[in-house]
Amino acid sequence: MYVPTDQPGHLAPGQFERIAKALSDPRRFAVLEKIAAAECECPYQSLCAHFPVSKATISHHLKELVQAGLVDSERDGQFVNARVRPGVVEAYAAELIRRATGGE
Amino acid sequence: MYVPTDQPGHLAPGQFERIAKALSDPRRFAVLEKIAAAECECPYQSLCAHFPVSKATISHHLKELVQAGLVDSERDGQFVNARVRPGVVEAYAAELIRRATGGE
DNA sequence: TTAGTAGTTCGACAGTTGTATAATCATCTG
DNA sequence: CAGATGATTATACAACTGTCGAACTACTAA
Repeated sequence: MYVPTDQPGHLAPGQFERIAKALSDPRRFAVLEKIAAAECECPYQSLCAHFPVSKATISHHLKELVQAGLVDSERDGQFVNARVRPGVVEAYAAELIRRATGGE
Repeated sequence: MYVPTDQPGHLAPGQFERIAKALSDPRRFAVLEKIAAAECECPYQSLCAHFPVSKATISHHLKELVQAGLVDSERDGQFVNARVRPGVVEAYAAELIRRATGGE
């Protein structure tokens, strides 16, 4: 699975569109927010416990977030932990302002 | 048509989700970018001329951008001009960083 | 008022997407 | 190994959405 690198301040080609898509679904954004709210790591199971959707749906959303580069997902034995990549969020926000305000 | 107010740094309830949706379609974002690239005002006609889609589609995208509060649309006789609201873009970016990075 | 241009709204359709269930893979433990 | 638990993938489907052509509204000019 392709995951863009975390070069600070720079997004890979096509990543900007991918992030915008990933952020557009309210539930998926809520998942991202929940991951961000966790200190350091967020277990997959706590996500499943927190949202009234199936495990498969959480897994799907997590995959989208990872593919967009917004989240890092790491296996720890049986378990999976997720972590936000703040640099990517900030790079997206910066590029959004630059492109959507005419670069003022 | 409801259009959120432009209180600097603050988004109306539900506006965050609406903006995320509005930004998620590549074509619609390209329209926003084109409006932003124009100096001061962007005529509706130049949007129609610039994108290989029908007038109806441009009108639809413009409506979504206006409803999200990202763009201001103003009639000038027969014509319509669009203008980006930079404060809204910046407020969205700021709230995105705050909510998606745990408020670090 | 009539004709013409600019822009919006309507109705429909194809493609996308969030969701669930079931099957599968991965990992741990006895 | 077998069994159990955690997570992903496969398949299917209902809902949503970007798009268009056509009908309609808004404005201008003759």
